[in-house]
Amino acid sequence: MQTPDNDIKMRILLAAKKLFAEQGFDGTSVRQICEAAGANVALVSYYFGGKENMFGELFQVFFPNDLIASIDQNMEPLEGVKLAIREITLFRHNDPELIRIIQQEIITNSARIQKIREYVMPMWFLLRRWVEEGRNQGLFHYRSLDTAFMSVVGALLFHRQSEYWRAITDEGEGTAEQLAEDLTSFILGGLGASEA
Amino acid sequence: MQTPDNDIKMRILLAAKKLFAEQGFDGTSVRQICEAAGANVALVSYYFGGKENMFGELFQVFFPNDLIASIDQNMEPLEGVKLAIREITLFRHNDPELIRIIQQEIITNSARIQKIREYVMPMWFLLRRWVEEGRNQGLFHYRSLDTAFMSVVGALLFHRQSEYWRAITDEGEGTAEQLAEDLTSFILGGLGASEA
DNA sequence: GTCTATAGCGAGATAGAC
DNA sequence: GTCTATCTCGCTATAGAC
Repeated sequence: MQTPDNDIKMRILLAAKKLFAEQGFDGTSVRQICEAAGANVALVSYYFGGKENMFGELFQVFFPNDLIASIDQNMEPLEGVKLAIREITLFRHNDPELIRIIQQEIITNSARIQKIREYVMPMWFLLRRWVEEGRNQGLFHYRSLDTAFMSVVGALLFHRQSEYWRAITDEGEGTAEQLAEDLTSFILGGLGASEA
Repeated sequence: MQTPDNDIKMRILLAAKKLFAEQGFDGTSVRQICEAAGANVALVSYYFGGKENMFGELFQVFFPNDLIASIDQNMEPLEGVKLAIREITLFRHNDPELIRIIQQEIITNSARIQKIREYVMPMWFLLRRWVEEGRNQGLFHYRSLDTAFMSVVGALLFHRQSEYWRAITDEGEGTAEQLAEDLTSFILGGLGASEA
């Protein structure tokens, strides 16, 4: 593996990530990706065996699989929730594109959903268990676990990454640390966390 | 206008709404829509003048434009936020498809984004102003308006409408009223609402 | 490894018959 | 209004030259 700029395979993956995030999988053609990457169309077949497989490779390469695998499953609920908020926020700050792709695939019932499940679901399971155990321990106060969990995920994933929100937001993104802090405050409030 | 079942134009729109929600605009072909609607492909051109225009018509017909226009702009912030949560939740409960379409178009920078803006943005402006004024009045407590607002929107829009979440939710949807109540509780908590 | 050329298909749109 | 037939285009994928 060479440096990203010299490695054509990596250049294709980076272009694909960018364009899938902006236009969706179906809205992006292999030709368009290769043009952006300065690569020949035939290389997608050569390196990945087609558009679908290239999509899967994005998660193999860019999703923080090691990080998730290394998380201590027995962490205290409050610490766990805070960790998840922080890690997801930092990850999005460094690589907003992958999160946008994940959102798109979740919202549609795409043919790629199985790939998304494979990589992303472990994180959701962890987060959900922390949200649940936090209530069991009397730390959080909410009625429906499903609704609480989905609201947390919504608040975490949905951000002003698209042009759409430009007309209605005015602060700029701020630092990732600040964002994580603000989100932690919102989500813990939403979960009815006992005052710290 | 006849009853939906007999009105071919309406049958096409209903099929389009369903399929766009499940597969995205680019992932759905006009042929597929017409097959689902039991209509001839040529009718999309005849009635709407093409696929893009048909998309716009969806919002003309199904988006609650009158409801939004009728909202009292000078409502108190707390009441306004509660109203928005309730109306959006009830709307999604009755017609989850349109919300899914809106999410998809927002997340990608699609060519349809201008249409989405035109119909949906007025609601966001109202909601954002209520969130802002609530803080001005000392009712809400958060640091960043942008982050608070986006978190509210995320919690409102992002729900288990897709297959993806089946493996990790177990309560079933419940009534719309219950859902609205739970969401209100989460969001007001997130906004740091003074205890009622 | 990288290219050109092309196969093969399915897309959106519409002319024109009924 | 609704249909069939067809146009034209762009898509993914790949065979085969280099």
